[in-house]
Amino acid sequence: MNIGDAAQLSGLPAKTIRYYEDIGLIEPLRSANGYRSFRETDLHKLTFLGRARSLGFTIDDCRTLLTLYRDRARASADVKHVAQDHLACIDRKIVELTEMRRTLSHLVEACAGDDRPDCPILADLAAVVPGQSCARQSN
Amino acid sequence: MNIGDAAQLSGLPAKTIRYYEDIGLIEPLRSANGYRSFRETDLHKLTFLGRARSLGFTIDDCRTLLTLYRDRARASADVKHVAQDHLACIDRKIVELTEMRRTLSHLVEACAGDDRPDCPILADLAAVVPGQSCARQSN
DNA sequence: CTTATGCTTCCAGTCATAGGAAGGTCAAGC
DNA sequence: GCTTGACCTTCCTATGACTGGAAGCATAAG
Repeated sequence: MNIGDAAQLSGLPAKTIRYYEDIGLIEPLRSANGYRSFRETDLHKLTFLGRARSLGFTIDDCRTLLTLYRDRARASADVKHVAQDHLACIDRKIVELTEMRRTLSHLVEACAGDDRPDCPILADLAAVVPGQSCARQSN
Repeated sequence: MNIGDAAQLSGLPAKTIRYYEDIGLIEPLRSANGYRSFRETDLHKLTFLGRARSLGFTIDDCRTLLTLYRDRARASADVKHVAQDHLACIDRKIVELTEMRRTLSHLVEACAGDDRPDCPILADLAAVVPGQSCARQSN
């Protein structure tokens, strides 16, 4: 199976698949003509990766999960641990975004949104908040 | 005022401040020795930027907001528009994350988390979902 | 005079790809 | 046999928003 089919079936762009090979997540065979040749197991891994990425796992998480997946003697506790860590991370992000949303929606509501030059949004953004040293984001 | 003080007062790393000058968000003066010299207005802008960034506005949003901020004849409607767009974007992210959280927490709950090799998390990640062509994320 | 801190510029790296150029391969149609 | 077009290859560059580090001045304290 060539990369095009693998892309179609896994739902990942060909570019991404090549990248995943580059960083050692998959190791497809090569045909005589130099084309990548994907086996069932490769496709399986790609689908796994696509799903894990769409759930927000980092590439590094994926590497760990793939190793655990291949390891028949793994403990499910290990996997659960990775997943729980990620869940906690998601929760933090949700809290952060909700906080952001609340602040911003207050500002939007307070803004008349007409032609007058006064704007509470800008006024607030410009206000020097005294103790905001930990307001920075991890992004 | 040198960059160190500006960093301290604005809460932004010096590196970030230099970067902001690089991309034209601020234009501090220069002392005779070549050091950047920050005025009140520069500090004001930096604080503005730090606050806007921590609310999740992109650098491009910040550029727009700074322009609107300097322009005394601006319409608050313009600002409101930028803010509302961003609010919608935040809402989308929250929905996405909540969805993710729900799926993942189901998986975590279903996982025994012991020494047995069976793990529903891995099983689900490996499962080929039939019509998942739009599962990919914008990141 | 030394030491230490602070400032400068410039170059490279991060993450997870995406875009595109230059060129080889393959199947179909004429 | 030849052309066309789709598909594949590698390699290089760009993204966003910084961060890290090296090499080299400037300045203050002891």
